[in-house]
Amino acid sequence: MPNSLSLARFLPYRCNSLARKISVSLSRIYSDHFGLSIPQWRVLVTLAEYGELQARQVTELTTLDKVQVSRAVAGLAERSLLLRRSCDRDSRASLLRLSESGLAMFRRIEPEALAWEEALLAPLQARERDTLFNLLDRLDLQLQAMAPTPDGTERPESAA
Amino acid sequence: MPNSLSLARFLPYRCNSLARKISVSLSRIYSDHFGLSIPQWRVLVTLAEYGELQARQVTELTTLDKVQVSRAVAGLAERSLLLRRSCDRDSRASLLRLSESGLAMFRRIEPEALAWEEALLAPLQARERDTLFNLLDRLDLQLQAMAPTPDGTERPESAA
DNA sequence: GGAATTTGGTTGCATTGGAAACCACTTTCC
DNA sequence: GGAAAGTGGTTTCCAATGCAACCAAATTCC
Repeated sequence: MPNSLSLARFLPYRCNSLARKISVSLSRIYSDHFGLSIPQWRVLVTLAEYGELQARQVTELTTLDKVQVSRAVAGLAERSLLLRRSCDRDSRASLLRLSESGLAMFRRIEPEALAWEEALLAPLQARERDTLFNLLDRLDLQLQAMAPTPDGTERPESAA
Repeated sequence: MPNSLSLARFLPYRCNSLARKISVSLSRIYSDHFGLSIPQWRVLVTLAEYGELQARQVTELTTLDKVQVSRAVAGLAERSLLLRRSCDRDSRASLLRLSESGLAMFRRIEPEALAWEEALLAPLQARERDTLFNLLDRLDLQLQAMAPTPDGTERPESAA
């Protein structure tokens, strides 16, 4: 009996290779033209959207771990694209927000990034785009349900 | 005006973070239990599916570059999971195939990997699964159409 | 109030991963 | 036939990444 596992029809592989190609292609915008790494780009977008945040909140919003955020923030601060000020309710933390130049950079990249996304989605009708996002959401959710809990016990089934 | 670019609704981000989570979760099978890296895993699957191939063909089938394939092959050969024999039509190349033990390892991982995939796709109906793969295919295709040609000229539009 | 634990964030170290140089062979073109 | 260009594959070097240890402050628990 031949394999039923074929890489080309194996979802993890398909997702990964697609995501990789997307990243490479998109990074031509923010990396080649603006010298941002992926983590830096995500931090930039997130702060542009939310204003002022703690690093901890940034990690939650970007699916980056705290090391990546720390380094991305350091890199952006180095270039004065981002400002830190101390957080008075917790002196360990600092509050992060974009500087004027950081915001300016975001505003220059944003339309290019959106245009790129639009070009990618061009072959899909509006309904299909919704379907795509819906499917991605549900896979995310299922993945979360499948994840082992830290203590090894299974979480209760969600209501059917 | 607020941003229209929100990370949470930005396809590149969504794809990347989903793919990442999928990889991490799945790698518990082939990495933790069998000590394979992602490239090694892909090479294993590909050779299990196609039999004997040149490294060059493996790169095409796995979306890995030749360096990754070279290293993955070296690692598998080290553990005697894979055999090389010289290719008589081109003495630079060698032909790669799995050893008995490599094939045996694949046969042990395969059902686990398929079961994992099935668990991930469980919330989706058959029709939805088809839709998902169809959408991924079309995005792949569009990405290819968007890619700049090496010489900088644009390729002709495909027939509308 | 103070030891013990947790949390926010950074740093050091070892590994991974990619780009480019490289080697050996093969093909092309005169 | 031989120089030049191209191809299959490996190695080298450097940047990115991840993990674990770490520091400092805050919280918990007696």
